[in-house]
Amino acid sequence: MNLIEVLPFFENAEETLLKDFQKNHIIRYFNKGQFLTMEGDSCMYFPIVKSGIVRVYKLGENGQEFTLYRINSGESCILTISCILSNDHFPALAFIEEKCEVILIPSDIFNSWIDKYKLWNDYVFSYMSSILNKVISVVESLVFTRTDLRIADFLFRNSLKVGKELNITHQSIANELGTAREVVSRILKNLEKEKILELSRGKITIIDLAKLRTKVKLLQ
Amino acid sequence: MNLIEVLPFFENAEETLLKDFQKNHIIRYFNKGQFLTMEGDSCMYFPIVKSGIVRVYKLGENGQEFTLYRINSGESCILTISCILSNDHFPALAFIEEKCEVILIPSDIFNSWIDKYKLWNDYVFSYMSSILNKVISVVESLVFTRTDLRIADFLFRNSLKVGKELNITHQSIANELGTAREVVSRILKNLEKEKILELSRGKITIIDLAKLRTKVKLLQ
DNA sequence: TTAAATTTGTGATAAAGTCACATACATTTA
DNA sequence: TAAATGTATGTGACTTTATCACAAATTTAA
Repeated sequence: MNLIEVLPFFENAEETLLKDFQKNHIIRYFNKGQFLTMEGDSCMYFPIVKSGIVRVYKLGENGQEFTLYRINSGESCILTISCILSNDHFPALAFIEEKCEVILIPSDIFNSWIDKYKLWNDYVFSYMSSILNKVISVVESLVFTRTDLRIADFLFRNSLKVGKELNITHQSIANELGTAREVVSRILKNLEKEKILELSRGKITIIDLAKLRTKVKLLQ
Repeated sequence: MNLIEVLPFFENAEETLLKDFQKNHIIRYFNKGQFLTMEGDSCMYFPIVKSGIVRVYKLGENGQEFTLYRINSGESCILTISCILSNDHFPALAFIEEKCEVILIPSDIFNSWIDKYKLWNDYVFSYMSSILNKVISVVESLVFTRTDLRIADFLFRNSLKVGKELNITHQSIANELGTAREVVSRILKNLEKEKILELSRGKITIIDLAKLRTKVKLLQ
């Protein structure tokens, strides 16, 4: 397996780390709809996503959700680290959004590498701080930004990734942003009246990206 | 200075770390109202609060605030670490709430200790993950919990610390929780009508702690 | 081709946020 | 001591967001 493609920092890895890695990792496959980790799990393995996408989110009592962050290929689940280090339980849900190939490293091995390999230590630290920053910016947007602008921002970002046709339901946008489906529906209807979008079942088509961007601009 | 009192983990520190520490740290004093770090600062020093309290918060465009976490004695500022490691700017404000004695360690020295001393590495990791958990629970409460219950929870926690008389303004509660002063004023008025509190200028007196607790219980 | 499930629409109402002032209290200044 | 200033709180009016209840539309499965 081409490790360096997935984890570029391994390029500079010393021989012993590479050998250690080859000896100790396991590969597991997960299908869309499965959970990598459930709330309350104790973390036996440290996961690195080789391919696919995992969504890490919180679930409220009444079924509301919101996304903390996503794990893309080459990235790992920082909450798992925090679990392993503090011997605590996983405080969220890690849901497979696109089928994944996941590298698993037993938590005691993971721990020993932190001590043994500077490169590994750096990798873990840098992910940890980048996730902390992501979560802080999630809070920021929650507190300071009106929902219609957050939705505009969400649509804009997604259109950069997948184009002007977004196959997504109102409910999943609500789950993403930690709001209610009805709120999303109403705001989208307004954007449709403004001729920025067209709505159909399970699909949002952006017809005036420039106008959408002006709303997003308000955020920066 | 009695290091171990402030930083208990230093008890098991090897001699070289202790010497390194004695040689490289600086002590600075800050008065209430000063800022330890401002948004956008680059972090030249890693701070450990020896005494006093620092509030780390985000400031929105229209002057709204909310608290990310506090640094108490023996604790350090995790966002600074994330700054140092990623060579980035500080993404919040660190405000001295109670006059502080702060241990400062130059960021390059801090970095070298992470490599050299396992104990130091562990300390930094464990704080980092505990702050991540705190911030996540802040988000959780923001998204899932009604404001009146969050205020009840805030009052209850504070009464455990300082007793039934809280010397605090409505504005500072709003800043704490990321809401508006008027909202806090109205909710407090309701709690007063329910005979849970008595309000006066700059002071909230809790007169029915049991009843307050029943509101808080709804959170757990 | 019904039946069932999913997705969206919408009115009513409650909670929270925003704006604009009024009022109350405390501290400083004349 | 009285007036002026600054800080803290109260409140109405209005907007935005959240919640509840249910209808309608569309897709999938039986």
